[in-house]
Amino acid sequence: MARPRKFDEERAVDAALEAFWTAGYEATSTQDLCEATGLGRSSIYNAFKSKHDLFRRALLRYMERKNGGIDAVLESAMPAREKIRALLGVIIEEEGLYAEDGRGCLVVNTCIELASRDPEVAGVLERDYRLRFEALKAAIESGQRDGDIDRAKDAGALAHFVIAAIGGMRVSARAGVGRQALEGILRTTVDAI
Amino acid sequence: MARPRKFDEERAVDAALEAFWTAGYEATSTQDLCEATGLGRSSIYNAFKSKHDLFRRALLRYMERKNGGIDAVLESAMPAREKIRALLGVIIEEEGLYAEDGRGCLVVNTCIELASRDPEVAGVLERDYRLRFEALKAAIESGQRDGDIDRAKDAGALAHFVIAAIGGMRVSARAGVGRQALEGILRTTVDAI
DNA sequence: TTGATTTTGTACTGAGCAATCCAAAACCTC
DNA sequence: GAGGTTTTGGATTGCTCAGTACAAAATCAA
Repeated sequence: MARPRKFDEERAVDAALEAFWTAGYEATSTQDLCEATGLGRSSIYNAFKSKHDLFRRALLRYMERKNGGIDAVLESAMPAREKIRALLGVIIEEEGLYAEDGRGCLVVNTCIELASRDPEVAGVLERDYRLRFEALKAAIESGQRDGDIDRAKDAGALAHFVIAAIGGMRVSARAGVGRQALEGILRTTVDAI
Repeated sequence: MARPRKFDEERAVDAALEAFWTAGYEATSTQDLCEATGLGRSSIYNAFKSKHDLFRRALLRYMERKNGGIDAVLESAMPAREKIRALLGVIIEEEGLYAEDGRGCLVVNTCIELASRDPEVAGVLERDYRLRFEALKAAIESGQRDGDIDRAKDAGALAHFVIAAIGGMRVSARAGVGRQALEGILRTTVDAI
């Protein structure tokens, strides 16, 4: 019927994700997106409604990927406390590289950069938070049934606490806190559960 | 000798701070700064080297103000644990208003928006972190001497932990977490000390 | 009052921005 | 192939950006 598309839309979203992740939403120009994806402006605007729409797609893709990794840990056979230790450990691995390339977590970055002035993005972030919260809460409740975590504690409160600890470690890493201190935060956090 | 300045430089920095705090560095245009300060472009560029320089001044001013408040709490007569509870409580008061005006904390916002690509700002943020860390650590050590906080714990690690909790609560608030959940995070954090 | 000096308002610069337009190219069905 | 349809590249639009140029205004010392 018509001329077929020469590129894979999903690959384009992946490439755009890399660009947005590295520089943030505002600081990534449509020109940057052309270079990152290898596409012309027309192709991008033909496939996606706007820079904002492409960002939304890239953010969703990031969440999909990252939550996949989180779920893999949470659904593993480890004791609940070890699962959480592993999740926090990943943050240190990622954030410990700040001095070199360091782009942090796109979700945290977007919470700060966009959430307050972009209701659509804020909605995506809220939904993603809820997903992570429920998964973490379920893992904690499972740990409580196993006796790995104190049953008297509120699993929901602990889940919020762990998510906050992750965000806090990411912010602190950007403020220049080093690996050793991050590991101290990890230990204190796990001990609190 | 010459025509005197018609405005107070410090008031201009304060006004610029409000603008940067509300919209962030990139999203605040020099035009916005003119409107916020009530000055013409020439006056701004005559008094400050650049938008970046004005931002640095505004950021320093914000830190000065905020750290004043923190120090007031830390130097009060409360037990150490209560001091920390009070500090975290302030975050909830500030972040609880996100739905309405919500601009969060300029330091956290700047850590995420600028630290990774602006070495000068990163340096300012690191210095500020160190200041807050030392003040908090001293308060915790004092609490340990009073018997309010377990002496076996590492005061430095606890200080890093509390700062991370603050950053994490701010990020979570932006992800849509409500007041009740934030209060749960506060309780869990204080219990961990 | 004069002259040196600084501040201020206005207009401007060149660059970069997101997004659009349009015609040529590419493909599928018939 | 031909006709219909979509993709693609390149030029372009209108706008906003940070920063500058310049002359008029304001002040003070003399």
